[in-house]
Amino acid sequence: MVSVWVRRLEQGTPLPHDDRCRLDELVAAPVPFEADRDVVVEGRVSPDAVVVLQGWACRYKLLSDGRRQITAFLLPGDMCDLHVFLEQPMDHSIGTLTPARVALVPRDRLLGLARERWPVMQALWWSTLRGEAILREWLAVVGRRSAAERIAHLLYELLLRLQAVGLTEDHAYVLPLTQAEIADTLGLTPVHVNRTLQTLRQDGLIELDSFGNRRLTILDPEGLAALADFDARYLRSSDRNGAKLPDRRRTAD
Amino acid sequence: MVSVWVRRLEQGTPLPHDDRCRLDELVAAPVPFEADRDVVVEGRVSPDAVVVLQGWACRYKLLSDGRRQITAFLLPGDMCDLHVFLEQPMDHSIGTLTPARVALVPRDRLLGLARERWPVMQALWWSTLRGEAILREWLAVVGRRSAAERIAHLLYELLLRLQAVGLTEDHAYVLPLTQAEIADTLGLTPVHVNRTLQTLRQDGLIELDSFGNRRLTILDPEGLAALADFDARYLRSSDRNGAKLPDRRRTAD
DNA sequence: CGGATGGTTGAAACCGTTCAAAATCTGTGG
DNA sequence: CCACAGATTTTGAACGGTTTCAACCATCCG
Repeated sequence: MVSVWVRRLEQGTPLPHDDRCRLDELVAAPVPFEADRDVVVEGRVSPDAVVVLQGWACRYKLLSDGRRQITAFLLPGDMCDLHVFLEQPMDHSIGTLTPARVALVPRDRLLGLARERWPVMQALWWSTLRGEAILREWLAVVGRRSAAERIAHLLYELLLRLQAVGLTEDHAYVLPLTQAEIADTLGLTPVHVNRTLQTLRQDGLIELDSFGNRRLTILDPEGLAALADFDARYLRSSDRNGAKLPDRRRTAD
Repeated sequence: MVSVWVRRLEQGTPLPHDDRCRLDELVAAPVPFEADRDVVVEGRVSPDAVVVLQGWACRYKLLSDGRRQITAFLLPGDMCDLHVFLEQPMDHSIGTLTPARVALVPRDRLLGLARERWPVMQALWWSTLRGEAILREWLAVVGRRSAAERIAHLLYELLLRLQAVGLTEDHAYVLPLTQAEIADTLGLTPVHVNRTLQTLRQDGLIELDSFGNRRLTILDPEGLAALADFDARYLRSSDRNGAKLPDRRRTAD
């Protein structure tokens, strides 16, 4: 019984059986959170690393006047960056977006294991650097793309990332975000997100019932990726299948 | 004679004398680059970690239609993220902005040292996580701030970072960036950067001769930081001297 | 000089915002 | 089963920050 977390870590480097087990122990007792709760708050020194096992969470920053920027989504299997290593006040908060199960791994245990076991250390580097690559891509998304391109890019990235943890069916997945949250992710207003989603629908790229089951279906993956100018390189999900682009279907693990 | 790089690394954790020396050896033979040259190109697997010892460099990403986003400035003492650990194609390029002296540290030597010497590993984590914090802040800058706020934020961040490596005089420093480069950093157009810089000048916040010596003087640091809604926490330059800032929101350390 | 690069200026167009209100769904309790 | 509160989505119209396009200026340098 290997946790999503370990499975995700292994997309970087395969881990010895032994290390897998030890990592699994660290997340054996996840804590349930309701939706819209803070897991870690900006300005505090967090004693634990955060691993999301179920549900969605995010990192976000607030400006003093209330404007908000979401800087990352934490999907099942994702961990907060190893920020805890620093024992310094967090520069951002982490909060749930849906009900979630979250493991809080004490810094010392994680650090100790990493220090002792090189493959674990490698896995943590992989995870961190991958997170950084996503951040860079988001910066290029927000800084240099139009509203439609931004949304297309986000939806496509989420498709690939959710595929990697088995949370998609074909080209459909559950998108629990509100339009306001999408806006805070992409540097737009909720109103404009709404209008832009409508044009994506009209253009036959996606299907999305906002109310109800919140199911998003990507009708035209190539079209969406093209609109987004999507280059999957930054997600580098794995060494093995050397993922390049719209690699539908072919997620052999 | 300790290199800027090591001095920068020690802003996170102090290093044993021995490790300092070994790190210094790694950057003993920097390579000179002209301005506007690529050091590492997107898509390639880089065999070396990049350390900038003199001059400015940046990381940037290109969209297929030529739009560009600069995702980081590499100032003297800064190193490229440990991206090289992955032995995967780079998701971005690194290029010089000015003539520069750059050390290329073979992956294996850096990795080996880090693996052997825990303080070195800690320093690399610190460096990487700090880079990530800056990236998050930039995302919040580009995603949620107006043009004037963005520019103010950038200029103030550069002030603090250059201060940390002794490249300022009072509140003045040399800003070698063109307005087009600032635009590519902040998700704006060169034209608008120009107009916005003018209002900052008119408002008595800065002094900047664009032609000539390229010297930027920040006339009203508090005003500039306030406009930018600047919170220096993310730079966490050091444990020791703690945040030195017009720290409006006084946080208990 | 003359050409190149980068900075400045102006006018028009546009994308995205703002403000405000209505519509749609969810959940709760009577 | 209906009523009602609350949250989210949708719609409309006016506004404005930023872009676009185009020209012109300033400085550097061979």
